[in-house]
Amino acid sequence: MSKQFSSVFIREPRPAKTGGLGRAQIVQAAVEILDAEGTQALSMRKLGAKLGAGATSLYWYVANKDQLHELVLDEFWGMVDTPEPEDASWREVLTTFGYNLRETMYAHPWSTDLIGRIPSMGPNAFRITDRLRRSFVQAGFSGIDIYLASGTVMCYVLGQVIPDIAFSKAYGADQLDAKVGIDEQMDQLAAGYPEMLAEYRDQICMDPDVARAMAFDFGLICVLDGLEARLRKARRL
Amino acid sequence: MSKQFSSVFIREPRPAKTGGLGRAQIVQAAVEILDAEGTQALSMRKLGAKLGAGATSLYWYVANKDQLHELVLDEFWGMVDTPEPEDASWREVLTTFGYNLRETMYAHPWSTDLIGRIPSMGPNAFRITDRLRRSFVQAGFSGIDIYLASGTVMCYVLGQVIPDIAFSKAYGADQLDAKVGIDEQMDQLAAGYPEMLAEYRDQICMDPDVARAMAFDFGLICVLDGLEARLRKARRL
DNA sequence: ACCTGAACACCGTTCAAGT
DNA sequence: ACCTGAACACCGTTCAAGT
Repeated sequence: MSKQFSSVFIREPRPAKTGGLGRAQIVQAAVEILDAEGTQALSMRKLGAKLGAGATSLYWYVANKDQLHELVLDEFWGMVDTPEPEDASWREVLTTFGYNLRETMYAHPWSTDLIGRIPSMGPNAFRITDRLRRSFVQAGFSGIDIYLASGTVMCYVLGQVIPDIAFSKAYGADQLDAKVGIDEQMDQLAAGYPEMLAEYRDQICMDPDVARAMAFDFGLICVLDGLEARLRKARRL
Repeated sequence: MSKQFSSVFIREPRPAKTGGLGRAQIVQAAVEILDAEGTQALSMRKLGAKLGAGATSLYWYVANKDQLHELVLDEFWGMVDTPEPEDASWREVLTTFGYNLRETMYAHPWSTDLIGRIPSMGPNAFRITDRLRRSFVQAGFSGIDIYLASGTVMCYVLGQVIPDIAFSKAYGADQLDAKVGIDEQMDQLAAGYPEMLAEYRDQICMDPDVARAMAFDFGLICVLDGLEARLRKARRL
């Protein structure tokens, strides 16, 4: 808000010549903490300690915590396997990308917090953007539509997964007690919406993972169908 | 992560008989702080001070900060104007809803932080869910598809706006200096992706608000077209 | 060039105590 | 029933100082 934001990626990283810390190790340690304990567990102090360094040593490599987050977020984008456009049809590329992004987000739930707060402007994010772009060029999109189509698929996946992970974080998949509790809570909360409640009950019979996958698939197909419709319309002109 | 989550909405709020605080005033004050200073400025201490009360008085009305966030988030959903399904076609209802949700999010950028961390299970959220549901029933969707279609539109909007607001927060729309800085940074960051950079430059000529609106519109139409295709397919059976 | 420690100005939450 | 103050265990960040 107040301070001028400056991307970590804008200046050369401080080199890690000697046996010093270096960005690579810092990011790796940060990801380990995030994977093990979640977003709020990552503090500069804890990260420093994990690296066997003073808490404030990190400020040599990074201007502030936001920049650390930028590095970690790009590390996340690096984990998302994105097929080369030349190897498959655009629908296949986008479907695979969508599923991979979704999977990587579930595997690293802290990603949602960062995506919602930190711009994705690192090299790994750009690499993905460019692959999607090439895929849409191949499909026949042109001009600004390339960028728009790419954004649409991306947005759909993020919008699907972000709130779902928020929900999972609240009602942790850990305890069985919780699951019992949810149903009771839902009954109480959704009173007054009998149809909604009925649908919720229908869903509950299913494996929740299956239900989520079904919802994701439904929407992804919608988005791709919509893109294909636009492609046909453009070809007809 | 560690603690069992329990929704604020599960138990009756403590009544505000006398001239005490009461949830309504607490939420209102919290929204004022969020609107004025952003997510990270909202602390229990500051909120208490604003209400002329001790910092810890709030814990009488709310178990913890997450529950305060739950209340505030539902207040946000209450701000999203959702048309009654009876008044228009399903495409109109969904388009209007999409645009209104988007607008409300931009007007209250803190919403993205909460949507990414707090489940939306308050009465206002449910009211919206039910209206969308009825709209899709009217459109001709049935069974689980009602829920899936609704989720698809919702997800698209969230996915579009959340990362965009993250970007805006970083490069605050405040200073002119920043805008100059962005271009230079982009040149440096996107080196190696000449086509991407060219597209970025094309976009820069436009008013950024117009560009954003265009991207949003493009995707929303895709999603609705995809839903309509599915509707036609279902009717044919 | 790289790291440290102390210090500053904050946090959320608990809990005994007040009225 | 409602609110308080002190206290606990934390934060991110700055900065002079060390090697």
